[in-house]
Amino acid sequence: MDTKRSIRAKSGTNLGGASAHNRRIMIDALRVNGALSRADLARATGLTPQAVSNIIEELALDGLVRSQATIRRGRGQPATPYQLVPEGAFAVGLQIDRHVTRTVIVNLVGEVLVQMEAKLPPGGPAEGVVVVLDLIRKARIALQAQSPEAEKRLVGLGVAMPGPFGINTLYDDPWMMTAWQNFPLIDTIAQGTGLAVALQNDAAAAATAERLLGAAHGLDHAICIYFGYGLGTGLILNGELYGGAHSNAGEIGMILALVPGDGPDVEPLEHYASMAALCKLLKLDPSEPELFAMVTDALMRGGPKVEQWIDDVAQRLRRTVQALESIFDPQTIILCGGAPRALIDRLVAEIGPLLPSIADRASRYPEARLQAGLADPWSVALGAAAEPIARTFDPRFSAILKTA
Amino acid sequence: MDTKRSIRAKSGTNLGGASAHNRRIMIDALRVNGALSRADLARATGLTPQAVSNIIEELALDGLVRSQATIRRGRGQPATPYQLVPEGAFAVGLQIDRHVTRTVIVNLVGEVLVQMEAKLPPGGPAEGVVVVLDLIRKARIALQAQSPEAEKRLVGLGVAMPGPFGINTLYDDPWMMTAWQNFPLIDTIAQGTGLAVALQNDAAAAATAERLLGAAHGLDHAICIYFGYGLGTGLILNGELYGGAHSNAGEIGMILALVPGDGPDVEPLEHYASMAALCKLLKLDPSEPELFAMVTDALMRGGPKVEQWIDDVAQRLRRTVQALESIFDPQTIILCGGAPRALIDRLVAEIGPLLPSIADRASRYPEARLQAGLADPWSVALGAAAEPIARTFDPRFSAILKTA
DNA sequence: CAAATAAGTCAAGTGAATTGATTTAATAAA
DNA sequence: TTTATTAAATCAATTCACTTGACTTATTTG
Repeated sequence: MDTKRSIRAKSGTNLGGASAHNRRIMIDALRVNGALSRADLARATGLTPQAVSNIIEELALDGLVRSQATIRRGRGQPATPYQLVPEGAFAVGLQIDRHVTRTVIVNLVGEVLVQMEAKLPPGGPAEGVVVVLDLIRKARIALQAQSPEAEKRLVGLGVAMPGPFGINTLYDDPWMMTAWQNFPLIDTIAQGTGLAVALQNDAAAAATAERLLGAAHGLDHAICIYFGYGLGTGLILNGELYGGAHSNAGEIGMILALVPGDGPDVEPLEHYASMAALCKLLKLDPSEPELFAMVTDALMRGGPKVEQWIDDVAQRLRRTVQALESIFDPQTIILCGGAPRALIDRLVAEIGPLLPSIADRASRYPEARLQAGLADPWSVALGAAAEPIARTFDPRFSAILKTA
Repeated sequence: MDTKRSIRAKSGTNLGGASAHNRRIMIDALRVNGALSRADLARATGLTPQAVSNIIEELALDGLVRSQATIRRGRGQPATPYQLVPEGAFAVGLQIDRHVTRTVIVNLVGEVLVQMEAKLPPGGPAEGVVVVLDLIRKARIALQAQSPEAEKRLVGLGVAMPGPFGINTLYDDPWMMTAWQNFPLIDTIAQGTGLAVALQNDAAAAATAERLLGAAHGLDHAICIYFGYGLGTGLILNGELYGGAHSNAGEIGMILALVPGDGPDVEPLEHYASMAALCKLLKLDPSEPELFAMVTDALMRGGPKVEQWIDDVAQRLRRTVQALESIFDPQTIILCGGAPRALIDRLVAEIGPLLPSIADRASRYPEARLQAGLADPWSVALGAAAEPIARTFDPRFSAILKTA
């Protein structure tokens, strides 16, 4: 018997936990399948029709689902489909990038209602957080104008910024996000906004966006490679975002992945495969507002320098994809990012044909082994906004348990 | 509304699911912490003392826990600690290896009660399964002799064999386990033994063993690198073994991981780092009964050929460890295997000093970044036996849900 | 010896799912 | 046109495991 009271145990659960889970799976089922009748939901979830009826009635009272016109489907009483109410919930997303901050407000189904950005002052977080809070305030006013009831239905605020967190920088980071990482950002924003705040890294946010309304929608095992200023992955395992022991899982940008010809002085993968690397190559300022257009333009023009870079990156990512497939055995891998659509699509094309791996099975799903996902400067902010929605409404093991 | 009835939804739950979960976390807490009083359990799990009392009473009736002598711990009524009853449950493990099959019977706390092996005939599974069933039968008789009541308390049979499953061989496998993989092994053994049977690959089984009674005991995020005839990993994520979309996750042996100097014709990692590779180098027959002793002997003698191999493998695994840390952000990485203790320990020593990674944090746990785990020809069979115990008694998300 | 503290139990209460019968509304068959 | 069949959905009673709040027991402290 442990007399020091340092007992390691998992949390118990009770009726309330079961009920909360069942509400979440209803919302999840409606999100993934579109409108469903209560009978459909009962069959799909294994609950009794009566239980489903009660839960749906409650969700309707809460303004989260609503009925549609009945549908005749052969014999028997016509079914009444239920759908999610887009205005049932809203969430704020905030991206802290190296030189800019972006905010997005989405509704329950992931539609973007507000998006705003502001330049971050060079003075670091002490000055920057004022800009950030002001931006959030403006975004909420804009939301209020569109939907007066929305403010009451804000379920939280998600923050995304470059990781990893809690680590002393391993190699030089020209933008030194360290100051932001050490600043008590979450508490400051929580106090300044009165909302529940959570933090993710860029790649996790991008994966959250892919799951809510992108290529990973409804998938339980997907790896999202985030190609932005840095390189990382968001890991969707068993239908949940996996964070590891310290929420830093997925940092593939730090892997020392060699390709034939590399010497012992090989640098981390993201020094080759990232927007940062491309900007360096093209001598572009990453803080340039027209960066995406300029990169797209450079891709169109081509030229040996760009083509060689694409070749090199494609070769490195081809091996990375094979490694990720071998490690995770996922349903699909999604290349997404804070990068121009043209670049993501080009890379997906150049990475193929893929190397042999365990994903190379005779009976593949509809999903391709590798596909392009969201590619937009706003995708991280969007993912940040998707996080509170997911946290509040998605089925998760931890949501059943008594302790947070 | 989906008229084709192909609705994707997660399973619901009810009181029974909650109850099952609570029983599991009690057993888990006792396994991880040793004996605990009901008050301890209530505090640790978040359940009320009354709920814990009821659950413990029921577990005691089922013969899974028993009380110890009361302990005075300062003021207040003395506590009655409860412990797991080793004879509360038993499970059979079966390893199908290339040239041999091993069976192990363990009890609830992972103690090995029976272990037996037999040579597999060269005729493949059709002949082999007869040997296998006979071996299991003999093991059960031996168990009966030790513990007459045990037979009634067998909770299942775990099978472990080399993966990956459901894939056409990607490169030549000299032992052609394909025949075994295509044979309806699970059904045949289930029918032949009357037990619930499940299948894992070697590495997953080794990780299951590490979790029940090895270095991963009580950890929620650990990566077990299995160094045996092949090379793979067992992924313990969120306290559960992760299998991926098709139970083939962790196959790092198939990664084309380069080290400086490698050319474009690099082979999969396990062609360098595995017992198979070492046997080839030393011109040893892998089916040699005294293989472990011979390998240990070769290590002791040293010599340039062996030293160079160790250097090369250590270099490759050093990079693999850094990659796995970057990808999973685990609490620890465990090198274990179907390999001699001397080899595993030597490799752990040679792999250090580790490369910088996100695991290289100032405030590290008690756990080292890399440590040696079980190294024994029996560890896979042991893990196979641990699987039914884990499946029956460990807390898992899926154990709460209504559908299997 | 009384007060404080902690473990544990008793008995009633609670809430969400289940059970089984019933209602409603459509199509298919007679 | 009528009747049977099928399916959706509801009603009312039941069940079950956890919770609540009061209480008992056993030990240490002052």
